[in-house]
Amino acid sequence: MTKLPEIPKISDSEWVVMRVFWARGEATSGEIIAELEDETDWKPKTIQTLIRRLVQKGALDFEKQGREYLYRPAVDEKTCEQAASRQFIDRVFNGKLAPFLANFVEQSNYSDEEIAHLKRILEEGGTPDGNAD
Amino acid sequence: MTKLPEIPKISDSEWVVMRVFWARGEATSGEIIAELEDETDWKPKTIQTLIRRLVQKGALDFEKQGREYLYRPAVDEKTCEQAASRQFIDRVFNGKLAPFLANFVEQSNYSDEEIAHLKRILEEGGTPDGNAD
DNA sequence: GTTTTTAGATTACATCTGTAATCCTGGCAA
DNA sequence: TTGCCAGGATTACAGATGTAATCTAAAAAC
Repeated sequence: MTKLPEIPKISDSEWVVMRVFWARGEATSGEIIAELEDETDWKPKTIQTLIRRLVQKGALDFEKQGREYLYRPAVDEKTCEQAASRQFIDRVFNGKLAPFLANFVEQSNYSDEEIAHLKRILEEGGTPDGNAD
Repeated sequence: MTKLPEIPKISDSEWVVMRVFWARGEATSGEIIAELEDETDWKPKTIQTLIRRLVQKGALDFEKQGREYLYRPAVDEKTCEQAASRQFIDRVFNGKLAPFLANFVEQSNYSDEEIAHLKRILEEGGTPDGNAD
């Protein structure tokens, strides 16, 4: 396969930014700033720095739109999530999902319905369907 | 509650070290070095630095044993794992376990038996029992 | 047109991380 | 007893990260 788009290492703060881009598909920095000033207490310049770094590391792409840029994700969301998940489970749980899951549900207090949904996910091997937490 | 042992933020490399300490209960730096030189390609001095940093951030404790120290975890393993898990799921999956799980099993190719084990974990709300991956 | 905004580029700056090497000192080997 | 070795302390040093401020040029507002 001719496919090595290189999954960039996205930092904590950068994840917050990327999730907005993935949700929107594309956006100007102004739009991202508007959205993130609600959910975070970052200054606009901080958000612009994060965007610029994401461009540098190849996670975002952009195209000139007049005097500003229209940015869009340059890497696939699911691919990044899977890479991050794998790394996390490796790091903290020695690669094993079971201890993670036991730990997490123990601290989470899910309803029967949510548990049922999670079980369905396991049965279906990852096919998304209903929604629960 | 009079309980704020402060969960220290443990870095990637430091997790590797902490897992050895948690598995052993206590150890000298020499023992840790011996064990980690097998699994990693870190130099002894690197491992000592990681141990020292873990002491500084309150993740390890120590007691003089003659001319060297006997170190032991100062924070609870499960507590750290849960904190790290929560932070990870928040960061990457917006706090939702379901998408993480769907994603992870999709990329993992578990056997029916392993899936059954994971389902049992969900049913039992996190009680550990058999072993699978 | 001139001024004001503001997006992007450049610069800042402390802390954390990864990855050690060097220095110092007390035991242990000879 | 004396040199050597190994733990711990100190120092190193570049790159990543969090969190911005300043500079510059062009567009928007008047």
